[in-house]
This record gives sequence, C-alpha cells and structure tokens, in this order.
Amino acid sequence: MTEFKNIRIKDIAAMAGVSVATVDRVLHNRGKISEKALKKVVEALEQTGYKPNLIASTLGSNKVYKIAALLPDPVLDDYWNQSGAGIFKAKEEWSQYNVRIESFYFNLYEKSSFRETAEKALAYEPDSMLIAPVFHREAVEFFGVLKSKSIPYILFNTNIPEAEPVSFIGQDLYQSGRVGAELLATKLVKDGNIAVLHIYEDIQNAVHLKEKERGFRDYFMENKLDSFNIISYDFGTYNEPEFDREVLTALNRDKISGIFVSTSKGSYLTASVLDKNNKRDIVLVGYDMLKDNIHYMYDGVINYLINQNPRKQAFLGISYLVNYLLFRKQPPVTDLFPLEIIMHENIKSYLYSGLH
Amino acid sequence: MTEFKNIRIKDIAAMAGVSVATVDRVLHNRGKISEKALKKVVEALEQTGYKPNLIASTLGSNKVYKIAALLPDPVLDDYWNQSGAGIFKAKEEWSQYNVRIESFYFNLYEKSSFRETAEKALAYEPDSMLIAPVFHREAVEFFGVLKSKSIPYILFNTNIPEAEPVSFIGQDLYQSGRVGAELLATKLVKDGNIAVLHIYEDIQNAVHLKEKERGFRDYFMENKLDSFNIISYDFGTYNEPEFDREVLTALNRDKISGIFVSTSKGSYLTASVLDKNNKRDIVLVGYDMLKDNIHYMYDGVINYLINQNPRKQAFLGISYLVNYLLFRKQPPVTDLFPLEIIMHENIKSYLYSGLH
DNA sequence: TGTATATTTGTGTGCGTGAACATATGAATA
DNA sequence: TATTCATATGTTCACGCACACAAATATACA
Repeated sequence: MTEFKNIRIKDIAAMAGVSVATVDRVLHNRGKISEKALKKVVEALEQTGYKPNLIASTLGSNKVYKIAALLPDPVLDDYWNQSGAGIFKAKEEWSQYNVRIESFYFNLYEKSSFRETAEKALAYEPDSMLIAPVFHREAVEFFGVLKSKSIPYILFNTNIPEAEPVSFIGQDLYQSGRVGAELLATKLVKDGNIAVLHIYEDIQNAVHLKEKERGFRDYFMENKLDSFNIISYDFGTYNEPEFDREVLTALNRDKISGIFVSTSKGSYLTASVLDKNNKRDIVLVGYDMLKDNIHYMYDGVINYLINQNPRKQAFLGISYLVNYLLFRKQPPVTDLFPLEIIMHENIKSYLYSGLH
Repeated sequence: MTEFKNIRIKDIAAMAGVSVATVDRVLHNRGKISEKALKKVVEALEQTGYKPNLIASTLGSNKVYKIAALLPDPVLDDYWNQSGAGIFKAKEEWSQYNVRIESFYFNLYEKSSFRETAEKALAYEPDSMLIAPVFHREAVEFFGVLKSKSIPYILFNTNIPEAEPVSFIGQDLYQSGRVGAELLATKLVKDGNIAVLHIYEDIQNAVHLKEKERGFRDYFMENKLDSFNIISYDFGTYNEPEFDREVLTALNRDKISGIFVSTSKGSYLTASVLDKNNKRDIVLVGYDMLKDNIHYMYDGVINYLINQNPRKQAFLGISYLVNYLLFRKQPPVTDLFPLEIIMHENIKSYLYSGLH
C-alpha cells in the first residue's frame, strides 16, 4: 500500500525544467509555447499521469458560473411543478459552490412565451443552460443562437434530434409504451377492447406520444394478443364536461376494458372519469406520480403508473451542468432513465425515498 | 437580482471585531473562547447566515480521509459482486478527492472470516467504515469496538437494530414482500397453491427473509385472496441435485402455480429447476438483476424481479461517507430504496441507465 | 552593433480555510 | 509589585491552482 503523494503542477514544472506558468499554458493551451518546452512538459505530464486537483482548480479560478434553466411554468402544471422542484433541490445542493442557478419559466401553452423567456434567459448571460424544449421549431431556432454564442446546454424531458446538447436526459418513449402494454396485458382479465388515450394541450407533444403508442401496439402485435383491438383517441384540447362525456361515450361504445394514457395529466383526468362513473373494473395505466395520480392509485382507480421522474431529470440536469462547468466532468451523451413501474404496494417506497 | 458576494470567515471576523482564528474556533468548537467573543461571533454568523466554502475548506485541511468497506467477497456471490461494483464505481467517482477507499472482503459462509477481516480493516486505521453486517452477533460485537474508537460507520443491505450507524441504506423488507405478493397475485391466472422459497446459505439471513414472507402473507390476507394456500419452504444449505429434486417434488405434490423466492441467488436456482422441467407456466417472482436472473427473465422463466440495487446501495454508502467526512454533510438516518419492479419490457432500461 | 519589437518564460499574489505557532491578557502566587 | 502560568486571541503560512503582470530571450531591422 504505497502512499502516493499527488503530483502537482509544481512537480511537473520541476521535471520539465520550466516554470509552473509554462505548464499551466500547456494544460489550458493558452499563450505561445516553444516546441522544446511543450515537448518536455507533455512528456512529464504523460510520465506522471498528472491529474489536476479539481478542488484547488475551482478555488483558484474564482469564477462564478451562471446556469439558466428554461422550462414550463411549474404553477400551471403539476408535472412541471415536479421538474421545478428538482431544480430547486439542485439549487440547495450546490448552494455552497460557485454557481448561480436561475430559473426562467415560459407558458406551456404559448409558443411566443417560449421565445420571450428564452431571450430573458440569454440576457442573464449564462455560462450554460438546462432546457426543456417542448416547442420544437422554437427550440431548434434557439439552439442556433446558443451555438453561435457557444453556450453549452443540456436537454431534458424532450429530445430533439437536430440539437447538439452536451447531454440529453429523459426516457425511451417507445420502450415506455411497451412497458405500458406489458402491464396492461398482465392485468387484463376480461375481454374487450383497449384504448390508447392521448390527452395534451400542447400539440407539439403529439409526435412523442405517438412514439409511446407505437411501442404499445408493437408489444401487443409481437405477443400475438390479437384478440384485443387497440383504438386510439386524441384529445388535443381539454375542456372538462365535454371531455368527460366524450370519453364515457367512447368507453361504452367501444367496450373498453383497459386504457393506456400517454400523458401524466391525462392519467388523472381519465381516472376521474372512471371514478365518477363507477368504472373501476377498467384497467388503467398512466404516467407519473403527480399528486392526483397518487390519490387515484391509492383509491385503486389507476392500476399502474410509469414514472418519468421529472424531478430527478431536472435535478440531474443541473448537477451534470455544475460538474461540467466546475469540474470539467463530461456527462453521458444520453441518460435514459429506467422505466419505473409504480403500483399500489411500492408507491410509498418511491414517495419516501429521497432523490434517487 | 442582487449579486451576493459570499461571506467569508474574514468578514465574520471583521463584523465581530475578532480575528479569523477566533471565528474558526467557534465554527469547529475547538480551543477556549471568552463568552463575549463567542456571543459576538455567533451573532455575526447568524446574521449573515454564513456558509463555509467547502472547496476552500477541503483544500485547506489537506487531510486524506481513509474509508474501509467491509463486505462479503464479490467473487463468491454475484449479489455481492454487484455491491463490489458499486464500491469500485464510487472509488472512481471520488478518486480526485482526498479520500482513500479500501475494500475488505470476508467469506460469506464463515463467521470467523468476518472477525478476521474486520480486524484487518481496523488495522488500516480508517476514519470511517461502510459495512454489510451479515453476521449479526459478530457485527454487534464489532460495532462496540468501533464505538470505543469513535469510528463512525454506515450500514447497508442488512439493518441491525442494536447498531448506531450514521446511516442505514437498504430496503423495507416487509413492504418488499408485499410488492412480491401484488406482482404474483396479478400474474396468477390458474388456481393452485403458492410457494414461498427461502434459499440461503447463511443462516443469519433467515430472520430477514421471514420479514419478507410476513409482508407477502399479509398482502394475501388483507386482499382476501384466501383461495390461495401459501406454503413456505426452507433450503438452508444448497446442494444441487438434492435441491432440484426436493423443489420439484414439492411443486408437484403441493400443486404450486406461483413462487415467491426471497433471495437473489435462490431466484435463478429456482428458475433453473422450472426451466429444466418445463414448468414455465408457474409464475416466478424473485430478487435482483443478477446475471443469471436476467437471463431467465429474458427467457420468460422469471416473471418479475424486485431490485434491491446492491450496486447503488454500496455506491451511495461510500458517497455518503465521503460527504460526511469531507464536507460534513449529514446523510439521512435511514435511506430506504424504492422497491423497483423489473419485468421483461423494462429490464433493459435498468441495465443501460447508469447508476441511478 | 544597437535598438525596437515579437515571442516565450517566469514571478507573485489571491482564492477561503485549516492549523501551527506566536503573542497578549488577566488571574494567581510569591 | 514582580513573576508565573493558564487562558484567550492573533499572525502567518500552506493547500494547489489560475492568472495578471513582469522579465527574459529571440528576431527583425537600421
């Protein structure tokens, strides 16, 4: 058990017969350096396998990094409220370090709001950003601006192929649909048809929801569960009495015995309809541990929830950025979260365990 | 958006009209301090809400903390292999910081080995320890020693009421049994009896396994699933041909249609029997994503796994200790992991996502 | 060869805290 | 009142790195 004394810049300098500043220049390739010096320093670096002391490094450059988080207003939607909570938690976590984290909220239902808020975020002059790019076109446009200003960013929740983020944090939507299918298929006992419900107010999301549906349908197809007929319904704009009526009519008309809802908000809206109309024998699979969803799960109306863990997505997003900026740690290019299955007996274990 | 300049010890000292050393003494309550000075410093501290700069703090105290991990030999058992992997990962994660992490492995099947290895770990003179206390009596004895030497420790995997650890990391066993029950109950279609299999080689664990069984039985009782008869079987010492024969006899004799296995190793051992004897229609619920278990899940022999996440338990244990020692962050007293449900369609999402 | 200028290298200080060491203060004792 | 000693407080440097600034060396040109 040899006691290694850590190699410092000073040691490298001595080995290469130069000053610490020269080593520093090599390390951060700034300033000009003679071939000869460069070679000697690089040699020493390689021989020793020098690793900078990140602690000292951060302390030395007394820079305060600014991170801007751009996401939908938490007040308007419980899903985004959870994301907001994740960012808040991250703020606490990193409060002792040289980072300032500022949140910028846009209106989930207004594209123009995204543009404006993105502007505000830029005015903050962040060193890096965490973004939930729910509006596709506007987001892509914004990424262009970020690129021109060479501001690195991490995306979460929604992936956008055209983007070039440092990292994407989210879930595999297709596979998520398959999980929903497996859950539903297991729980279904009586015959009948299956409903896939897309309930969303931001049309932008439609394409992502279809991805879930594709996974869902594929599972049934591959497993030769063709006795079930899968019917999908789109509710682009939500309006309570009308929504309730339409859903109810559809359920009765099409003899639905199982429902897969592709959104978190849609989950409790649908549950509410089942609850009010005493249709608890219909199996319901939805998304996320929102307050209302938890309630309906305790009540037995919702059978399964697939947890997208918005809180953790946001938390990890910030954490990745801090590590990236302060400690030059490269986050994974894509971090696809596990597809967590929540049901009656394990929901509490998820509620009470911290931010895992 | 006010730009806060961080308050430093120096500032506090100025406010209180004393030197930085005095403030330092108050902060770390070492050395003697006059009432008057103490009061003034405390006041300044509270007024400003002073938070130490952890970066500078770590750099300043150039101490290298030593952490010893005491756990079963990863080579002997795939479950503990995963714990070992978690510690390895933690080692990487913290390699740049002033901590040395050393692992000490004991033989899972020999109490005496625990004692000896614990001695060796002590000889390493750790500042803190992470322990998997699988041998109850020996562990309790060892905790006494640690207490007398005032070495703080964190327990994982197995909880021991008599211990006074900084933190315990593990799962709620009772609730875990209930989850197993819910899974099994959902998947069961045909009638028949249910088997609870305890397969273990370290008798010490028996009491913990019974806790899972209690949860399992309670679920069935509370949900009035009394058409199912639950029979439990104990296999204290494993011996292949004999085990296979006995299990098979029991399954046939008692008309078993569903099995709940309380251990991770037992899961694939049981799966192997089902597989060899073409009994795939029996529903099998087991524990943990061991290599063999994963294989049997892909194959459809194992229907559900409850993930205890040994890798993450160990990883988090080390991380908590590092934060505790270096940054004086208090970990939660108990960190009960969520009861993760693994099945065919979401297992990959767990395998491919990092250390969540 | 001397001077101006570009290029390369070196020195020193600050970051905020920890801790060894030095000093001041006041009480007890001779 | 002088001396001793415990107690309370202050000074200073180290930690390892970043970076501004100063210095040295090389090159160009008259």
